[in-house]
Amino acid sequence: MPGNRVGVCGEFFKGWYIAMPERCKIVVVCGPTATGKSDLALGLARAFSGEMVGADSMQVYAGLTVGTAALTAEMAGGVPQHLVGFLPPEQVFSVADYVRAAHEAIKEICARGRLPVVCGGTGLYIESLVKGLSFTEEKVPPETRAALAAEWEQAGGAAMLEKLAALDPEAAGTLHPNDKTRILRALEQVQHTGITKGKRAQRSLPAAPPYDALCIGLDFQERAALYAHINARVDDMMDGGLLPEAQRVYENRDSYKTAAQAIGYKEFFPYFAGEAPLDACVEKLKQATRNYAKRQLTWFRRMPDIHWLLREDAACEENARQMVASFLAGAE
RNA sequence: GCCUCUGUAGCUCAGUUGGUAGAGCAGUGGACUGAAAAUCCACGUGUCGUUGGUUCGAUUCCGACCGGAGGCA
Repeated sequence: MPGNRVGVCGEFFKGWYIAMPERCKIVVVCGPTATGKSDLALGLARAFSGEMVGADSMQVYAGLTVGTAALTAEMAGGVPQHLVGFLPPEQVFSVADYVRAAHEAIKEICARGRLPVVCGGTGLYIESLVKGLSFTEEKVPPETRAALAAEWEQAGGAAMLEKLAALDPEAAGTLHPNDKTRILRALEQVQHTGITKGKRAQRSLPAAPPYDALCIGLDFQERAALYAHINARVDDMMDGGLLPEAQRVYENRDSYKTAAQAIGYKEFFPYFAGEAPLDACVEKLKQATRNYAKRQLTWFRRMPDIHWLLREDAACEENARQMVASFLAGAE
């Protein structure tokens, strides 16, 4: 099997030949929801003796398989799966946590001589992983954030943006006064570390990407087809036991901080609160999922080097397999 | 049968004391570096139900007709 070997190649540096490990090859399957990423990735993992690595901010949580459309161990049928369903829903998780854990998993898979197949729909996670962004251990204390949030309520966005402009004019110039999340984040960062957003971005980006990655994107030719699949999948989820899962999330919404904002649960909150009929919530869920798929598309379209495959194409899976085969065979 | 209300953007509805109209949602495009399935930005011409009349000018006023909702017999 043409998996990864930790072979030895090297380069000449000031006349010295330095041995270094061969870059690890990974396959990435991305794209909007409901395009069949998981199935494709699973097929590739089977064909090339690979292991799955999730790249999904909500599938990391345990016990939320229906709503997040995560592969269960049975569905994976013996193919190892990493970073899926491993976290208690009470825990918060972040890109930084993800990237750290994913690098670890990939390293181990490569060491076993197997192929990591990264699969998921969270653009931020995938891009950060593939680019090899580094995040410091240090965290901003929650009090700082709380204080700034309180200040926002008093002063408003425009004032806070001005405040940011005094400390980090470059970042302030790129932000809109309504963009609360980013203004507050930029503020807490300069306040706490004294490092501006731009400087941070510069430092987090490595000289070269850490992996030799083949990115495969999945989409439908027609937007209408994507939306039709989304609608149908929501109906399938309802048949598959989404409601009880959503009720559990509803009852724990205060402790499931991140998980409670997942699409597929929060849309049912009005139903559980007795404020809306069930079918209205189902419609809302379909709507929210369509909106989300569109956002995912704008993220992935922007990423360079994605090889797009169309779901309508009967040879879609076959093409993917050939791409991976020649990727693994090719001298890097 | 009579009375009242109603017909405006894909949907829900504002509005024009007569000078051809605008919100929310949807849709489309974009952004995104520690909550990202989150968050944020940009984009608004549609025979103003049909048809006559009044008027320099009607989506707006008047009439008739067609559709919808309610009330009284």
